Amino acid sequence: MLEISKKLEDVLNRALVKIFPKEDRSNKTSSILSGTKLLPASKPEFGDFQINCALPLAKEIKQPPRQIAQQIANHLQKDNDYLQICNAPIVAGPGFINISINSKTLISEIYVRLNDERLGIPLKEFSTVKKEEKNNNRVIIDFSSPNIAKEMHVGHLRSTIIGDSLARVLEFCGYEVLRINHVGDWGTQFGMLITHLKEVIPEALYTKDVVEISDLVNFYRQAKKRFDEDPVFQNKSRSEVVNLQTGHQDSLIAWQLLCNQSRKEFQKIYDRLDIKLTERGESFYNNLLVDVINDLKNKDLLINDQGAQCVFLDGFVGKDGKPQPIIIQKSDGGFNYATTDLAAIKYRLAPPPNGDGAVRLIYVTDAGQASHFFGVFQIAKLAKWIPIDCQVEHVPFGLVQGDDGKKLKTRSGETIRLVELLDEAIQRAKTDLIDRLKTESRSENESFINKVSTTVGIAAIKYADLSQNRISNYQFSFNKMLSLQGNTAPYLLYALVRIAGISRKGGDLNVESQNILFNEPQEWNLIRKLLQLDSVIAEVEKELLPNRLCGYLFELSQIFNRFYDQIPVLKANEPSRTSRLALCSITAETLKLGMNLLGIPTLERM
RNA sequence: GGGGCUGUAGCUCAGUUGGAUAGAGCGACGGUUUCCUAAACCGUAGGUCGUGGGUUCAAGUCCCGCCAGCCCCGCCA
Repeated sequence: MLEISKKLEDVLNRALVKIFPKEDRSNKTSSILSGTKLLPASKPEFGDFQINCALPLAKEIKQPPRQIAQQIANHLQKDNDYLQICNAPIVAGPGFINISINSKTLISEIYVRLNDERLGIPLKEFSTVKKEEKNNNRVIIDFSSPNIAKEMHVGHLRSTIIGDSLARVLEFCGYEVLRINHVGDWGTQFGMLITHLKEVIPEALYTKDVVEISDLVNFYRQAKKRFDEDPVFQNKSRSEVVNLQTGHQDSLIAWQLLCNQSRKEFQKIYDRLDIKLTERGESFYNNLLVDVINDLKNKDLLINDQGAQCVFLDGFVGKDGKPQPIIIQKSDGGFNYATTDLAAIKYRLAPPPNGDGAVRLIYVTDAGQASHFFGVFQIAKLAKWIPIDCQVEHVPFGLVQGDDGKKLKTRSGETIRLVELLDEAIQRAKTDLIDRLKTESRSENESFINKVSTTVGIAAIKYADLSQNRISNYQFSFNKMLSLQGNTAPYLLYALVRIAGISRKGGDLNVESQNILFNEPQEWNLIRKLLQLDSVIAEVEKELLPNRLCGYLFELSQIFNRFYDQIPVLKANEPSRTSRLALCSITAETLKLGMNLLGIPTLERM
């Protein structure tokens, strides 16, 4: 309904100019009127849109608000564009104007969506002014980012799922999205890993693919244990770090081996989750770090503090009340994560071929890193690496908590592996399904059961995460996410299954009739909800909050279920039968598109 | 000490630039099936929006104070 609301806004502005000529407006009046917009109705019974400006105007121009509202309403009614789209405006309450779209317009909107893959949602338009020098629709989303030689755990869950969904939404809108996996593939921990590898599996360095480090986590633990306990090992590890950084052949081979092994493990998870990422780890920025230091130095931003190269920012104060530095280069000459992040910002925004030339950078990491990113963004701004028309934003999310409200851990207090989480969700979905088949005396083959439980399990995990406002902490519960009632993946999937059922029983969802007609309130409710899709997607694109899309899909499913329950489709007479099939068809397409944007697969039967 | 996030029904959470009687779901209680998958639908009960001020015609929403919980704060990422 974005198009319609745009048209109506023009109509509204024309009316306001006529009633309140610009030259007669006081400052306050003009500020009220310039902020005046057509708002979506706060409740369905108020229609589709509302206009509220009569209330703030009342005091300023000393007229009763209802009188002002009536005046605006009268002007709207005289406007031909308005009359084509809407029913007569209604002045309500203390001075609200309620507007509802007429059925002719609603039906023509339904026709538009019937045979449109994008369901009437236009691609975003990008200015092409500087096309040669910049990819002005290129966005980088930095998400997932596990560490090499460690296993993915719950901590990576939210970043991965939320980042993927945001990427899908922006891609659908027309952005060119670079999905960057900023893996931890560099740094001091590789010293001990390489040293350990050389000692335990030395042949790995000289023969290709001879070794599978099947349990990297254990391998990491062993290395860490030796590092903590054995001073000789410690020294070897430290010099190994230097070897690696100076590019010694066998150190690099060992490093590659570890990275490849990890990559394989990560990929298994990404495949199961159907998530695509381009790996570009910390090591990528290694040879750009010196430039970061030099550039900051040239811009007089660096201060030597106790041997470390630091940037001091306003508002950063330490425990003792003294200004607190952000360390860019350690006193031993080494770099840290602020340095890498700065190099990444610089590279991602710089024009090709020496950069990505992106216009929007999005970092999907936990909220704990908020102040780190705030500081790093500040520095990048001071260094003038962020062009005016570019946006750099941190998209934070809260902790994953268990039922007890504490950070999610296993019973023995260990971090939960992501694989186990997925397996358990699928297993539970399977148990539920088998129980259900029994009570319904249905029989299904093994492959059906596996497919459904896998889809439902993964969908449940993703949806549970996405459906919550990402900023607050999120309470993880298998029971809730797999529940067949409420705002859950299974509930949404079921709505789609019902539509597929109608199709199987002879309902042709490929509606081409030009004779569509609606009479029932349940039909109109469904239509109105269907037409909100475009504004919901626009909102997610702007606010980067996938839970808004989830909320919408849930409401749509509820309204559809009500419709399904109360309004016969297949048994209805024409033209109602075809008209209702059209609604089923668009509902199905809307749910599929929405779920797809969340990264969740759907089912025909379950 | 400084900074950030959170606080809404018994529980888990929505709540879009400030708008009409604060919304869902779960749980509780009651009802609906010769009919497209009842994994659904309908109804009832349930609230001092942490707290105290302020701004406004209008505050869950904006501003200030306070309380509680979680997180971050020099050479880890």
